[in-house]
Amino acid sequence: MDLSTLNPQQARAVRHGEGPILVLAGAGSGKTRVITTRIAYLISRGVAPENILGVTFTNKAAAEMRERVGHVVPRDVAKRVNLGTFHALGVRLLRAEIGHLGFDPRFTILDEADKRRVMRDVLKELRLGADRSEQRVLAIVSKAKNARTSPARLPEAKYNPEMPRAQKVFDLYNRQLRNLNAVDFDDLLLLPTRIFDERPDVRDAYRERFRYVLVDEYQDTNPIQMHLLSQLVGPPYNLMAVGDDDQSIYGFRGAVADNILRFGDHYPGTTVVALEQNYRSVGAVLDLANAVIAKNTARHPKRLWSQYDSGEPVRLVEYDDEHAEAEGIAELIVRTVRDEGRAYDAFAILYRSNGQAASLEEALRQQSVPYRMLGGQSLFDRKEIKDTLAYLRLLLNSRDELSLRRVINFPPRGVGVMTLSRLDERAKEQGRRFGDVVFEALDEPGAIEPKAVDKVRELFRLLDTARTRLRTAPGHDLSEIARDLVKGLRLEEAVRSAEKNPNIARIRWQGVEELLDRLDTFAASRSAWAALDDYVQIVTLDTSNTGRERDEEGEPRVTLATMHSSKGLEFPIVYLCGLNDGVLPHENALDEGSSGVAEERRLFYVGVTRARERLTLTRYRLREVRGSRERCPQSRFLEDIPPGLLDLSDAPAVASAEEQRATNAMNFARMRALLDD
DNA sequence: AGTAGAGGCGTTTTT
DNA sequence: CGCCTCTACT
Repeated sequence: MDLSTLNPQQARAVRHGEGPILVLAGAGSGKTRVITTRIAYLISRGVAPENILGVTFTNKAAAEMRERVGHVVPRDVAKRVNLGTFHALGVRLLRAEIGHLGFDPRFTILDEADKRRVMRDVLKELRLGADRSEQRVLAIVSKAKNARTSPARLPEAKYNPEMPRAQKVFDLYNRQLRNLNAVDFDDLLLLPTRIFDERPDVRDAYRERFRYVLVDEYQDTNPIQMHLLSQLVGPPYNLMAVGDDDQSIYGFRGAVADNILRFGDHYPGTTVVALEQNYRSVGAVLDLANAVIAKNTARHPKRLWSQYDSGEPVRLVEYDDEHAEAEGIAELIVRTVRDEGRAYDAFAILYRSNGQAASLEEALRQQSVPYRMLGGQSLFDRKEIKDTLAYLRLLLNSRDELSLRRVINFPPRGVGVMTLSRLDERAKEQGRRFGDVVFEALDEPGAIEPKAVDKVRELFRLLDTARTRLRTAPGHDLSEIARDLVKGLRLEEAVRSAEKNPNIARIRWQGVEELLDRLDTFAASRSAWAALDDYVQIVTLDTSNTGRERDEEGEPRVTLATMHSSKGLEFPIVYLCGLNDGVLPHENALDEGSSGVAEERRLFYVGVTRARERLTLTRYRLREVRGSRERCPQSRFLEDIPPGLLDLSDAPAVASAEEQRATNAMNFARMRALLDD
């Protein structure tokens, strides 16, 4: 196999034999290339593709990996390699093995909204949280699951006045999920580890299967993921971990950057390879990146270098406010496209939080700049889409109570809250399933509003018919089955009449059509049931499914993305906006103290290192906070940059952030005094 | 049972 | 400022 295009460090990593290896890969140092080449190398050495497992964190990364493996080995061979996200791997393991825990393998994966509803009911049941504190409680639950601990042991739970009975809430929530035959996102990782803990024989079967494991973005692993990996990898520990501690930006999700720093402790005899040569960015960008990250302590010291020219200096531009900033960036893009003949897809605008996207979108639209947005709100956040999806879920899992509840009265069937709570009561009393109770109540006079009975019967009948067809039909009938169901339900009429504005109604229905269209792409050569199962799974797992992404082909577009979702990508020209204290670093992170600030700094570093040729940083003076505007100091990170690394000609000197903070505090105190009088 | 209006809440990042 | 929820009304 030809490895001559790799640098010596890359080649060493690729050629590594058996045993654990850690690849410390700086930004832009060709880590994806190392992983894909190693997969090809292993195959060339006689390892069966089925025995290789490549794990990533995001669906985007998994897709790219698959694509690139397809370039280095024949297509049909590439297909046999196991590639996917941690969560997709979890689903696969659970579909096969969840029986060991007493779940039905047709379990449902809860999305964010479902989860909230379950937790809401739990809090109500325990007579806790009269207000809507369920997301805070859920955050604690999620943290506990990710840390493989009980919530009672989390300091957050102990000191959180909203959650005096953390353990009880946690237990009831989990019990509730089991009743629903449902799992949440964290369970996709947690439950497999539980199965492997209880059944070493099952675990060993997978060890046998996944002889070589490669993990991308290892710095983002949290304790469950670590544990799952150590279960999956047995002697001689053929695990390749690739990552960069400087790009650890998922601490909020339980990631422990320490995992990568201490990989060698965990796997004695680890080979360590460091990739520091950057193949992406010009010198000016790298110098800035190095300067930014150097302020963080507790890191593997490293310094990116490159053979490229220094390029243009990185510019800092100041605007009046967020809107002026958005317009300014849009203008700069338009001008660059016009004067330099660049295509729109050469540009990316990156920001800290999704809220910042609004004014950018507005400005780009106004100046007719085509754009696409990564992440952000998904097509699947819309009510009518969720309703349709709930029907599809119901086909796969008739025990899916949440979906049944969601759609039992949409389209309206005359089943109101009164009826619903009566049925609920009965289900709880008799300890039976909601769906079964509903089904039986149909034959019982008075249990359900007479007007509603026929309609609910019709609902069950339609579901049954579709289910029967689904079980026997081939994959390419799936879309037709779904369409027949939707037609029978009169869903279109319901969706359209729920919206007064006819234009919006049309758009809403179009979304549903689009969802049904996508079913066709899942036809493949398998049963309709399997195809639908796959579809629903991918839809719940891939939150980056935006409506627009589909027509991404064709016209080149500017990319809008959060710094988080930009990780792993690169663009010739990058704008990092909102470099203001409270925005980046985010004010919530500031409350978390120095570790919070350090993570924000890494986030800044990730943003900077996305740029290949040209980088512009922007900040603004005035921030709008719920209507009123106030002065907003520049990001403290800008103050750490040595003079000379930034072109400041469009950024008037400002009072230091320290002084500005002091002024703000003084104004605040003065106002307080006025109010007190 | 379904709808319209008025409060109340809250706003990081993602699989 | 905008979204969602609860409540009172038809």
